[in-house]
Amino acid sequence: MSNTESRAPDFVRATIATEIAQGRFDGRVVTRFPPEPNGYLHIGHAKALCLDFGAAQEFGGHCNLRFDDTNPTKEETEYVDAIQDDIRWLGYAWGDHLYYASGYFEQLYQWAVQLIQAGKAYVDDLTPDEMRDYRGTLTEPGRASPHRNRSVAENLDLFARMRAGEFPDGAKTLRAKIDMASGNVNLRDPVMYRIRHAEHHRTGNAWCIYPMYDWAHGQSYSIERVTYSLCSMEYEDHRPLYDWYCEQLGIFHPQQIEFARLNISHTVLSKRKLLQLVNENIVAGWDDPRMPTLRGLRRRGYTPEAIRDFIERVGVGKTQNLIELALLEHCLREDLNKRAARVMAVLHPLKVVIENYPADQVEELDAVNNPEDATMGTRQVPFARELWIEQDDFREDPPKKFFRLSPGVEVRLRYAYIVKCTSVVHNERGQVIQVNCTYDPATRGGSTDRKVKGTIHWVSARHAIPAKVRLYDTLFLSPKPDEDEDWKTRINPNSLETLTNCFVEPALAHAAPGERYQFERTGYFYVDPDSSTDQRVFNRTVSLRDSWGKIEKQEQG
RNA sequence: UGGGGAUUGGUGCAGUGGUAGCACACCGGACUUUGGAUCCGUUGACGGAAGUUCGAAUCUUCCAUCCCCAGCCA
Repeated sequence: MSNTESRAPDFVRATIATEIAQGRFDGRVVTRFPPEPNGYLHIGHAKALCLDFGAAQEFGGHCNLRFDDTNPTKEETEYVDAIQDDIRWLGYAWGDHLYYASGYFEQLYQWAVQLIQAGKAYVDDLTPDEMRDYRGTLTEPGRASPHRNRSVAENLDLFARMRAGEFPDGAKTLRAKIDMASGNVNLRDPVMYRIRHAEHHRTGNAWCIYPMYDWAHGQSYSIERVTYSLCSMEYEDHRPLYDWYCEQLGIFHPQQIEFARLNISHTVLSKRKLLQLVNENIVAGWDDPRMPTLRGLRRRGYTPEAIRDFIERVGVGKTQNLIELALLEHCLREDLNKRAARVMAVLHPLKVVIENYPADQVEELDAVNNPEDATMGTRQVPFARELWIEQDDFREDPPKKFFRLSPGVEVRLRYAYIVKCTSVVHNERGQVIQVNCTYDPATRGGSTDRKVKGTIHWVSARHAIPAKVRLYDTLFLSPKPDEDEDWKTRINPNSLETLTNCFVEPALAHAAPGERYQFERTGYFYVDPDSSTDQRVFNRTVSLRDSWGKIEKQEQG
């Protein structure tokens, strides 16, 4: 934590600090987070969330949560609720400052009338195709609509009738009269209102004309007295438009500061693509643990603390970026290492029989719950003659540097005894199905003077609890799926592997959904909401760093 | 051939005229009853060219490359 605290402030915070010190906005700092309720929040939003809420907090101000619900055809209450839930989970609160752009519809309408009266806005009859044509291109100026010079009286009349519902969808628009030749296309008479005879999730059927985002945006800040509007780079081109609206209206306007949005390797973060993954059943839903949504990450077992730490480390800049997934995983492991209770679980079981251990004997052995945190105490783990160990922990013909169990070799069973492999049982296909060992009673608890290179985990077969384990990997094989010709071509066919034949130690009998554990030597696991006392389900949040896997890879060339 | 933004090691972020630093990744080592954690260490960067200056990643000019913008989406 100390390294992040001493870190230089990002340019956004530095700018705010400077301006506030100079007395701008009388020292007030009010930010806002303005989601459109048409989808779920993802980790990209977390960056904005942490900046908006974080900066406000640090400067003694507050952050408004405002839903930009200006398009009734796409928005739903379901999303409004989910978004609030996700923000709370991430650890932020907006107090009484919950707003909706739809709450400003009447004021916005009055301001539109004001612009018409000032000769700064007009009702247009162009079809979408015609409007595109008149708009020109990036290199050629646009042309004036034939309706651009309607009289104020006619515009007032037409606009009132638009509101009254006299025209069908798309028949007319209200446009700002700015500059059809501007190099900034946003200034070529942008649409302010469109006709949509659609029911709005909050205003119902009160309106049939709805403001465009650009028209609602800046003025909403003005109403809320927001001082800093922190948004992504793509809105830099829109800033002159927001400024124009506020200037024409003569109302307060905030300082907009743009920053680069977050990109992470091996994933996609566009609402459109995420929606597609859900709709095409490539994932099981918005909360599928492979999704980069906050709900998905939550179900995967991520902690809010890890996500916030990640966002802090990523920093804030204006350059296009691609953060390596490894950084996110590092933050996760660091957090989980401190808080997750250790436990033993065997994912791919292989039977071990301790030949010289009495068949009816059971010993309760002491095990540490978290070597990083003594206050988490100890527990007892039952040991008996027949055990399960990990298939990977035994090799009949061990490669170099393999420190685990193999014929004639000694290994430590964690917290139990030193055992030596004496023989192996094969099935008719030659596969190892059982390993026989002898144990050294003098090494109870695992202590010994001999040098034993390997320590492996185990579960007593008689006491083991069956479990289902879901192993997750990245959804995409390519680090930059967005750059692939078709972004879906590099989907990872093995992003989910479900193991149904796993055994966990009895301490997990009462593992409750939402709990996190470290399965020693394997990884961190989250008890899925699907889990019950009849069927335990664990999601692998992230694996432990695996230096043996790395060595093995190198040896194989 | 329009407007806007960007360019520091593999990936990010600092550094705003005076020996280029941090994190992650990588590689190597120490330690270890998790091949985990922890600790130590090694590689490795200022897009290019001119100019200003005693001195430039920082200032100037030109060039190159990348990203965004032509929804009645946000």
